[in-house]
Amino acid sequence: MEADQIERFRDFNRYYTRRLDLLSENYLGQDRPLGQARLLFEIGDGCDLRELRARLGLDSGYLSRLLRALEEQGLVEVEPHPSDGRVRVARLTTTGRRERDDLDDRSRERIAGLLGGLSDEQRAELIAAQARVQRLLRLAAVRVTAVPPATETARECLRRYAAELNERFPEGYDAASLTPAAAVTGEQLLAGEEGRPVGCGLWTRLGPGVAEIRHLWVAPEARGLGLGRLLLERLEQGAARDGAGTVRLGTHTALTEAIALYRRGGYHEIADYSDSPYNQLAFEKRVRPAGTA
Amino acid sequence: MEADQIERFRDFNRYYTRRLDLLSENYLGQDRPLGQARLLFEIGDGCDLRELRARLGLDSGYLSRLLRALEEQGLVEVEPHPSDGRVRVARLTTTGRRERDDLDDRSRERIAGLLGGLSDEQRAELIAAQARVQRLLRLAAVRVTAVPPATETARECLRRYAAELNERFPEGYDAASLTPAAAVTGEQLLAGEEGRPVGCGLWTRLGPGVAEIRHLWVAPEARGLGLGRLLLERLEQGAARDGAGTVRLGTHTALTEAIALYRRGGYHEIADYSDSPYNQLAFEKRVRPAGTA
DNA sequence: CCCGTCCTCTGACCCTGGTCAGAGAAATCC
DNA sequence: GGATTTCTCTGACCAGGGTCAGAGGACGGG
Repeated sequence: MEADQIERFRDFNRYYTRRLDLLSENYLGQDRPLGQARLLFEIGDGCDLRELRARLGLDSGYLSRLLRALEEQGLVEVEPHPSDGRVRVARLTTTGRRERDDLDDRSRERIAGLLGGLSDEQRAELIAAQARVQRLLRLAAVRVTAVPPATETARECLRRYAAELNERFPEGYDAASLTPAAAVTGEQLLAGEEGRPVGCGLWTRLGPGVAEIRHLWVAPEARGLGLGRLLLERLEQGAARDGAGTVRLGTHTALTEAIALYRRGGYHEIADYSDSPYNQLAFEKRVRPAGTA
Repeated sequence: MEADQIERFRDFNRYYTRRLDLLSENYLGQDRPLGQARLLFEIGDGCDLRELRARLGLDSGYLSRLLRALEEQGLVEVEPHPSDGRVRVARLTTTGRRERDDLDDRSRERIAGLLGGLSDEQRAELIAAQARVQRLLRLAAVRVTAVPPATETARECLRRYAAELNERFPEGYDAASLTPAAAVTGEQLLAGEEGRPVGCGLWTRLGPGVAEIRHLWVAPEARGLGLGRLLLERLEQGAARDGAGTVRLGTHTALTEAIALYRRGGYHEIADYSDSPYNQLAFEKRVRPAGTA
């Protein structure tokens, strides 16, 4: 990586945080400490403390004190949970809701003021550029790891994958068609973003020098990041390291984005090679043998 | 402005600050409090306290205590100013410099790790998108205001403008050719970014229904933001409000970016209309009369 | 030379964010 | 029914960031 890129990245961070500081100081710090304000937003329409603690990463003692402060201001009520008396539930009062909406409005106004000097065109350009930054940073945060095929999170990804296919295929999808963990003779990859699983894929040996990629899936919340391409490349590399010179895969005509991904990735259509009823299309790609740069 | 844009802007801010928090916690908070670390960076190669205070926006008592803490750790030395005994100067010791460089390296490494998952291409795309965001935000932060032509900052901009022309014109530029404050029969605009002047421009009445734009200048540190276009538009609007249907301007062949700006802005070349020796090219544009949307 | 100003330092405070240990109520396990 | 676990609350603490008022040395103008 070029040192210049790192420097420019830091420069952007410095500038951006400085500008945002000005923003948040003024909209949140108006009168209320930051912790209380965050809590006000996070409570929403009632939420048990357990969950609040987890979402905001707060110590139980600290949360308790924050809540009491908000209670004294008449913004929040804390009641016992209807079915579990240990748990307590925080709920905004009417004034609490108004206060939160006020904060919200002020924040919006600040931003409108900030972007007000730009033309519509420039604003759209700004938002688009931010989206690109965010997408790339999210992609950079994704960790792709090989896991034992029986791993629970891996199986869960496959279940979500099967459920989605079942919705998208006119004929439905039978989860029994999923490759059983024991049948994965190659590698199962799992993609995680900040600890949450957001995609998977696997390859198995199909014959001498030939591997098959199956069950390539990206969670809806992680689409558009380029994760499909990343997983596909990693799978190909894994198969090639294992000695495969050719990678095959089958797919369904309903999966248009997947088909586009394969074509972009250098796959070409071949005659059907499998007996899966869901493989309406088959693709193949030559991958460079292991050891070649 | 669309509410959707504001929401997306906020969403980006939330995501970005969350990611950066993780970054800075780990690279600065390793052992040293944030205030000390910032100070370590800001001192650089010696700096009087007055300036440090101004740059970091610190209370004098607070700064003093931070410095003492760094002194106790052997990272900083504070000496009286050679020529003014009231002022004191902070300077990093050898270990202080090493410490700062260490922090710096760790920060770089963190970023390299963060961006390591991306391809060269993607990294370049990220940096480019960040640059676009930064440019647009800087542009949004610029305030263009009409000022009395004799305003000191306005005259200073013109002096910098003249100095630059003097460098760029093969024949030099005589600052006496600047339009005197008294001769500005129209409006003088000043562009400021976070309080610092970064550009200027003015228009005067040239005849019935005709105005002339002069001395359009953008400071080097603010180029590439689109500020030239912004100033030009504001000047045209001002002239149009005053009743001008035609705007003229003259320029020098050495000012290639300016010429490109004029052409993009809808100006077309006309025969020379002025007797300024520096106006080697003349342009004209019809502007919509005042009151028309 | 004196007085007001500039600059720094010190001590006294304050609040926010955050941690820790233990008490006590409710639920669950055995 | 008793022991254990789960969850919340309370009190005691702590550090960092930040403000304020005043002391005192150094300068500069008259």
